[in-house]
Order: sequence, then C-alpha cells, then structure tokens
Amino acid sequence: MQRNEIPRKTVYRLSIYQRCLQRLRDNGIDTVSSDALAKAAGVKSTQLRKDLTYFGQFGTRGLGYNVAALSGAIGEVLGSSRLQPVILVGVGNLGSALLRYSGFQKEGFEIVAAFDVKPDPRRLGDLKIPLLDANRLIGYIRQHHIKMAILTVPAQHAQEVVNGMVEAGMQAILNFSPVVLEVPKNVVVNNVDLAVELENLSYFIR
Amino acid sequence: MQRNEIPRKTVYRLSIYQRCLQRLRDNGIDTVSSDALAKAAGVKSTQLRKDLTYFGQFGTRGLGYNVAALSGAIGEVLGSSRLQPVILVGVGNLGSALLRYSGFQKEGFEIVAAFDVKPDPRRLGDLKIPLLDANRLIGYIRQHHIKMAILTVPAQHAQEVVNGMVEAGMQAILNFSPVVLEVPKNVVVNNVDLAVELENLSYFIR
DNA sequence: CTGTGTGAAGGCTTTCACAGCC
DNA sequence: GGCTGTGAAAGCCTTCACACAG
Repeated sequence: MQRNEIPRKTVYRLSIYQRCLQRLRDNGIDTVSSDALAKAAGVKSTQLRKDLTYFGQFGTRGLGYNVAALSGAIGEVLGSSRLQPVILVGVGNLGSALLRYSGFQKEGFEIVAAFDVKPDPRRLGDLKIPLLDANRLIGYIRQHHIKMAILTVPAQHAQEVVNGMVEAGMQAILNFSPVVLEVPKNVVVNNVDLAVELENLSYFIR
Repeated sequence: MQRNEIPRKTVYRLSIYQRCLQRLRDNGIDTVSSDALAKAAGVKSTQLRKDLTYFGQFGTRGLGYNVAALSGAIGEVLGSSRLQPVILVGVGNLGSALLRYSGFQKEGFEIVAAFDVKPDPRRLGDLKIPLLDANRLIGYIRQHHIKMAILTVPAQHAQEVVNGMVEAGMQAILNFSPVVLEVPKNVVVNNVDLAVELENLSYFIR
C-alpha cells in the first residue's frame, strides 16, 4: 500500500477502472473478471491485473473481482473518498461551462466557489455556487484550506494567479490555460490543452 | 521525414514547441537555443533536441535555432498548415463553451459547423457558426469530407454517434465523453476526461 | 479448467555523455 | 566557448508466460 510506488499512468487508469466499476454496480453486477473489466476500460487484462498488484490483491482465482470491494479499494487509494472541495478560478466561457458540468460531482468533487476579476452573476445562470471577486481568492483558500483548483483564466494571467494560490497553500491545479506553469515541486499541475489535443489529432490523419 | 516513426509523445511536444515558437516570433525574436526553448516548453533541452532529430536537423551549432524556420518545419510535420475543418457534435454546456473558445482558431482550426439533437440557437449567442440538426450530421460529413470532430455529447449516446460518424468517413475524434469509444484502428481518438484529471490530482495531495 | 498474481522479457522514452561544428 | 546532434545507457511501462488458487 506504498502510495509513492504506484506509477503515474497506473493512477490514471485506476480512475477509469473506478468509473467502469461504478457502472457495473449500478447495473447490479457484483463480480467481474479482469478480462471483462479491462475490455470496458480499453486496456489489456494483464495490464489491469498488474496495476492492481501495486497496492494489493483483490481477486479470487478462477472467479474474478468483487465489484464493490475493488471499487472501495481503488477509491481508498485515489483519495476520492475524501471528497475534496475544489475552487474554480476564471469564470469565462470555459470556466462557466465547467461549473455546469455534472461530471465532477458524479465523481465526488464539489466546486465550492468560483472567482473572477469581474464577477458577473449572469454567467452562473441558476447555479448556486458562490461567485466571488478575485481579490478574495487568497483569503478564501487560506480560510477554507482549499487544496485543489481548476484554472480557466486567460493565458497571460495564469502564472501570476498561480503564484498567489500556491503562496496561499494550493496543492493541485487542473490547468486549462495554454501555458507551462512554474510551481514548486510539492505542487501538482495537470494540463488540459485543447488546442494541443486537436493539433495532435491532425497529425494522425493520413 | 518518416512520419510513422515519430513517437506519439514527441508529436504532443511538437505542438507545445510550436506555440512557444509562435510567441517568440510575436516578440520579434528570431533565434533561440534548445535550452531556452526547452525551458519555455517545460522540458529538458536534450529531450527537445532528440525530438527534432526524428524529422531532421534545424539548428546551427554554437548558435541555436532560427525561430521561423523551425516553426515552419514543425507545422509541416504536424499538418496544421492544412487548416483542417472541424465539426462539433453535442452543443450542451461544454460544447457551446468550446465553440466560443478562441484557442482553436489561434492554432489554425476552424469549427465549420455544430450539431445537436435539439438545436437551440440561443446557445450560440452571437456566434456565426451554423447550428444543424443531428440528423444532418452524416450527410454533412460526407458532403464536406470532414475528417475531424469534437465530441461533447452525453456519455450514453457517444458510441452510437461515433459509429455513424466513422461510417461517414470521420478519421479523428476529440472525445470529451467519459466513455471508452470503440473505433476501427484507422480512426484516432484522443480522450479528454475532466473527472479523471481531477481524481488524478487528488491522489497527489499528500 | 477458469482466471488471478507476478517474475522476467520486451519495448518505448528519457537522459547521459560526448563528438562535431560554428 | 557555446550549442547542436546522436549513439549508448538507464529508466519506465507493458506484455508475456506460467505458477498457483478456487
């Protein structure tokens, strides 16, 4: 159960397995083979089994895995059982869409507040998420011990916003701005770069 | 210049280098060392140089790279110079936000049409992109020889929509639905799974 | 006989070390 | 001296082959 030894890519796949397991559970299925689960997740069965060995043994030979038990174990490892509160910074087009995106809640994350330099309540529509002025960002992070943020500010402001957030104790950032953020190495950044993804696709068109 | 031999990860980084180069060019800088460019892109300089060797030699020893020339060469490889037309399928929260997102255009992609099962013009605001009914999707792809699509439909409909698109000749899909799509292997899918990204981050919070 | 768990092999990517050129 | 280009080494991840349990 040594967290530090789980490869980065395995951690990504654990999230995917987790979602497949939830769907199985919703359908009342309580046992699944590595082969079936792997297929649902789009990987090879050996890969799935190897991934699981990094933090334990969960299967019954000749039978498969108990869906609820495996799901619980993965949730434990991923830490999603902690129900991290998340803030969103930059309520533009993309930011306000993400506020409405229901996929986060379904996976156990709650966006507890949104920030913008010019907070415009109309952008929220009927959402009940507090929309605060950017000058309250630092204070809010400190006061509520927020560790995770979704960053959807314009590229040219991203780094300075991040500097402030890190200073206030931010530990993990999901960054949608197309810039390479510089952060201390105890802070994790995951980049989602939509233009890069598209450009990458265009390469593979024959 | 053997395209097939360029590693997948290198292709991703080429897009990032490309953006850094464009910024340099905008600032009137016309020569850059691998060290400086690598730093801007968030990688090691040896990695950058190795990446470039997969499709040629572009630097001058002792001096560095010509910004315009390198940018041109990378654009050539990525195929972005072809200015691929792209369609967007599923004009919900995320879809309509992506239509407004200016980052695509800046990188040379134009969203030429959007599709939805219940097209609602209000979702477009003042955008001038044609919004069509989903039943015209297949015909449109065939008629305009569209090869790239952004998929932002609800998870439960994703696979069936994809089946139709592939049938009509779609070659590359940027998929935001949290499902593993099954496609023939001549079709490329890049997944952007926001919930997985968040969950992944939560793992790295100590 | 089915299906998991895992050491070993294989393959891919990154990093190193240094030769070569300006 | 400064910086690129690149074979070789190292590191990481995936796949294989098979032992082992139900």
